[in-house]
Amino acid sequence: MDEKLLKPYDPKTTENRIYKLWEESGFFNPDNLPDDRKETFTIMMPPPNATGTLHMGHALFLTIEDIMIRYKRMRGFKTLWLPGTDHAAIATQSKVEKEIYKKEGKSRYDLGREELLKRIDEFVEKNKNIMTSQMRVMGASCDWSREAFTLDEKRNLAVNTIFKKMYDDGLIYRGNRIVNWDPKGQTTISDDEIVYEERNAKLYTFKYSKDFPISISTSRPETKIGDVAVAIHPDDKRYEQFVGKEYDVIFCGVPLHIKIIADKEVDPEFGTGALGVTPAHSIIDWEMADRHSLPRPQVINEYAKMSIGGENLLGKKTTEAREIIVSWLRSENLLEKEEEVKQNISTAERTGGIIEPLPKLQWFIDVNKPIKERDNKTLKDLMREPFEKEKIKIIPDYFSKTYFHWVENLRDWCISRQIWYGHRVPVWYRSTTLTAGKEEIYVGMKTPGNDNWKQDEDTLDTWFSSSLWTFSTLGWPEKTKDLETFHPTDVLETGYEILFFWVARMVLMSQYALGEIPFRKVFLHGTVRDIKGRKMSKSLNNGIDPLDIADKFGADAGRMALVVGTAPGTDSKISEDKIRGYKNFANKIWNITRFISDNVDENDFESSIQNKLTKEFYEIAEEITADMENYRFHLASEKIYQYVWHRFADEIIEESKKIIKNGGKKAEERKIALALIWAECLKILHPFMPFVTEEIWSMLPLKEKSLLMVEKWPS
RNA sequence: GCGCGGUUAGCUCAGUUGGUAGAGCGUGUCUUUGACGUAGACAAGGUCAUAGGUUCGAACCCUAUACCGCGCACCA
Repeated sequence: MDEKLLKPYDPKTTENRIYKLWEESGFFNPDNLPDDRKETFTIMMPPPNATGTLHMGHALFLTIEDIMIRYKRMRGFKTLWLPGTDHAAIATQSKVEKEIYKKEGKSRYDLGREELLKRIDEFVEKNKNIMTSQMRVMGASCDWSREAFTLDEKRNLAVNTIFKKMYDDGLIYRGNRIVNWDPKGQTTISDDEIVYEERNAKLYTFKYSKDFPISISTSRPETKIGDVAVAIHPDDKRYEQFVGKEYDVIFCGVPLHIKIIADKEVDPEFGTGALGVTPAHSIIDWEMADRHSLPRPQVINEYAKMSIGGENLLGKKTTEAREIIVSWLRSENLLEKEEEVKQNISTAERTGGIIEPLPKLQWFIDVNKPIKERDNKTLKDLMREPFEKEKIKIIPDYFSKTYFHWVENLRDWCISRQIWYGHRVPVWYRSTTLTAGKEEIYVGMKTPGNDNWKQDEDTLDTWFSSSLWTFSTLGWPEKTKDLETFHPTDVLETGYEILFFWVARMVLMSQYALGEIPFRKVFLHGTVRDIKGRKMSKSLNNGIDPLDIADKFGADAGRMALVVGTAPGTDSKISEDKIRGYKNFANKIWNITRFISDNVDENDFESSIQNKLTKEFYEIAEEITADMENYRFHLASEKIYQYVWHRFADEIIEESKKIIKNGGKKAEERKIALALIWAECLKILHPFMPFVTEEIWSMLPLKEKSLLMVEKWPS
């Protein structure tokens, strides 16, 4: 017997050593796996943001994905789990900017583009190293030789290649359109990066001037100096007579020319049933301006300050301007009603800034344009189809409905960002005397030359590069062997909160660029919450660090605590008590081994197959295998736990003590059965608790054995 | 407003196609048995949110209601 077994199991002295053993074996890399493996199983790791260290959410996805990979590896698949990190453009830049401002009092403009990028690179490099070592601590059996970063050279080539292709196909266009502007982060953001916060607001009802015939309601009076029309519903009898008429008014010192229009977007039930149209500062109004050929004066600038008006307004913050206008309305006796309403305010997910809709010249992806190369389907079609035809299945499947709903409501995707960190828009401009004042545009992989060409200042939405992840990681646009072998990937395992951000866009890009789906299954996990059900966050200081858990209880215990009883798509609560329970389980496994570890000849295992206990075990093993195949890891883990502790240890071993004590043939038979079942249990336990099982495996007195991680799954 | 989840033991949650309700933690009593006290044995504890329906049979299927959570839209 190994002397280590005489003491309680100590994950601290074991886990690091075991991980090194695995890494040195080379088996993380599918090219090095034993036997001739044909069927592949591939997972692209959702790259964690390079903004910090890993938290329990990361620990959860690492655990689930590692379970899938280890299981398939033991089933003889050529398994690839490709790790990486995400440059997370806005999140990373704003974090570094904050740090620099705090320490040195300098803004990004003080530092300049080059210096800021240098600082961010250093920050990211540091975090990447921390994060990859954390992944190792969790036992992640991913292929480090293929590690990728969303902003490295290869991924940049993929980004530029697809940008050019989409531009040439007319799917990427530059347009002056209303966008979500974040005055705090000084950048645009996409619709999906908005979070709504409910707040109390006031709804004001008033007339522009005394002789104006219609009253309107708004919660943002300051935008009204940008009004060009009043819209009513076409069927609204109350205002019918005014449609088509035009009025000139002086509104708080600003001359306005107001046309009365009829538009079906207007809700006759809301407020007065008449809506002041402000094309430059409201998405709906912008679209109305399209339909009715209205001008679009901008009255608010990028700093959320008034850009028009007299001395009283010019340069004032929107909130100040609001009060000024309201008091003007009061003094002019134009204000008719003031009521408290609940309102959803759009804020930027990353910076918390209040979104100001503004017209800006930006790059967009057209989701409604027919693509010749793809049978005239639109990008929207390409996103929807694989789910409709069930080429891609979502687990749990009820998320499909949410997905369809989202695709239906999808608008063109604004992909340019006014920040410096990220893939720079691969477009160059120049205007020379030759071009007669008109700007010349070049879209390509690199600058067309030094003569007056200037690259677009903007960078791309971080999700643009992440959306290529399943194939950019495999070397696309080059036709690599990896791409041929491993794409489409098998499972995308991620959190439900990025179903749209990421999952949908990967489908879009893969369908468009390769004409094939990026993955066959989408496995969605929930959010890991604290014991009170709150999200873990820095401000609440209720986070649990996976490294602390690994240190205190062992990574195996942490993994089990995360996976047992956590059904796909549902949130879970984690507590130290739960984790402690699985630390005890690891010790249990250890002690069982101490009892079993008599020398047994594995050639006798064959004789034990018909044994009642062995048969019972294989029935349970079969159930567990079915759970594994159907992504019910929360059940599989619980079943093996139940069996090992409460059936095998509590009952079978107890009963075996007497039998073995009595000696004879029965004792020998029992010993063989126990050894066989135990070896098989370790295999089933391995994907869940890889460290302790591998350690025990190395001590088992079996003659023909490799690492447990490449042993054959019992079936 | 539209949609999606949830409501099961004191707490946290499982329950795969409808067939006598499960686990962990906690609680109580007992056991220094030779794998393990990080343990073992035994036990208490549930009209499965409510009301109807389908069925021989419902935690599970259908309808409605209530409450909790979430997504989308509106947000003039």
